[in-house]
Amino acid sequence: MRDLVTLLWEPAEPPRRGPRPTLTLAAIAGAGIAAADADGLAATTMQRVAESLGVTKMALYRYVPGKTELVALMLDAAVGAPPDPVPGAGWRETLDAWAKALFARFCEHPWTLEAAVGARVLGPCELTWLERAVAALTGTGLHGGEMLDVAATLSGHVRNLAQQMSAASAPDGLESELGGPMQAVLAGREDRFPAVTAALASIRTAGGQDQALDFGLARILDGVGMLIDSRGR
Amino acid sequence: MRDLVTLLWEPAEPPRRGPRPTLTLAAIAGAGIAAADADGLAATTMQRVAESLGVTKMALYRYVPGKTELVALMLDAAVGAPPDPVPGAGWRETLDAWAKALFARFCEHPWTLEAAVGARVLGPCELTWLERAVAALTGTGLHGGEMLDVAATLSGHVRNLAQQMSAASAPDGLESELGGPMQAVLAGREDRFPAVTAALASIRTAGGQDQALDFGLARILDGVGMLIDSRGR
DNA sequence: TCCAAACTGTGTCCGTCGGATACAGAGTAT
DNA sequence: ATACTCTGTATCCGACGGACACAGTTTGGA
Repeated sequence: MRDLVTLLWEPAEPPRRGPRPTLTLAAIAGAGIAAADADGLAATTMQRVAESLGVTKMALYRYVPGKTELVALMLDAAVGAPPDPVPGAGWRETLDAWAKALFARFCEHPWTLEAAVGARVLGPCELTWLERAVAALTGTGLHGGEMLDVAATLSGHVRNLAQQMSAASAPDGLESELGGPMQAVLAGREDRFPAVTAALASIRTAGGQDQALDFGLARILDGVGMLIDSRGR
Repeated sequence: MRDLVTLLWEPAEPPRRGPRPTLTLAAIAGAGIAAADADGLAATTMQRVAESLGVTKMALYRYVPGKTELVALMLDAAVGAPPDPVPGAGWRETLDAWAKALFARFCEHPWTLEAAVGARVLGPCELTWLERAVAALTGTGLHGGEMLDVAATLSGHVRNLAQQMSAASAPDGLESELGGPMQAVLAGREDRFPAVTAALASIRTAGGQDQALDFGLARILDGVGMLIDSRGR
């Protein structure tokens, strides 16, 4: 059976003998993505993906070694290629748009947040996203490790915000996470958590949709800008 | 069966009649934590937790409605209470120490990174961590939503870094994530990913242990400092 | 032209996990 | 003493991931 890195990076060549394969890796990944978009990653079983393709469950194992590899394929196909960067833009606008586009991708496929955890083999699409971020920082005076760290910090922030937003029943921002059952918990315990209580009380006025995304993004990019300025001087 | 919020927040009162319970919520959570620390969250099954307590699997369901609630209890017990803040420290040192302490907790129990995803009911310990962060920012001129956003950004950064570090086989930093199989992938594809290739090439010189944590932390706190300064003026 | 090799899809089986349900024993209030 | 309540247990079930052997299909070589 082909390895995961081979599955992700080497195009499948048709077999020289035997019957024509009725499926494609792209078709299988697409069916999995459809199932995960509809009912989440937990409901995306081999059985269900196979059924949606009109095939038995075990037929999938001719193409994919196991479920983890299938999810990896789904992940890279779901994130897709990053949008083309605006040619004349500076590093800050480019990274800002990059982060917001990544956020949009995660919101389109919320299950990718469960799948893209830990150190994994990056697929072509994921690596292209990373390439774009590093390319945006090339020439700013940062060295290699710092550029990769900036990209990791940004993508981490985007992922965390998308996670909080997708899991929230009401599509509010961060504040809704603390709403609902948290209100009942906090009631009567204001003395133990005075700062949180005060922060929540002062939030009632204006609730932002994905305000937390822009906020953290602005802070991180401000900090990166400070570092770049200090290097330039 | 008691609700999750009740399990987390209301102390269990002994039953008025019937035999003495042989187990405790704390003992069950501790057994689960031990199992998860040893072999990960996937290997932490009801059967195994029950066996380590000398009890049948179904006995656990007298204390916990299901596995998700058990994991929630384990999570809050594993993160534990935050360390006491240094009294005279400013907001920046306090948040820096807060983030590093949180990082250490996550590294002690790597499975918490899998468990603490999405909008969930915060337990007493988790809420105390949030309280400390918001308290550190009280009086800086930021309003409630901004303080919560800063805490979310910081905890998200810490979590992402801990995730990358715990999943890496070699305990290197970010660079090791792109090492190993990524090197083989990048070989021969330098034209498609020139920026990443260049960044990786310039990283060979000095590899930092958890350099990425400090780097992102410094950027975020720099950005927060800029905002606070602009409010002060 | 024929046959063996290679490859695909299928049916069947297994171990494990989370969980429901019914039941027997233990301890207390009346 | 008795009825009630609560605990731990035994048994069962459905779903899931995956192993394995088998039948059918296509092609390369003799």
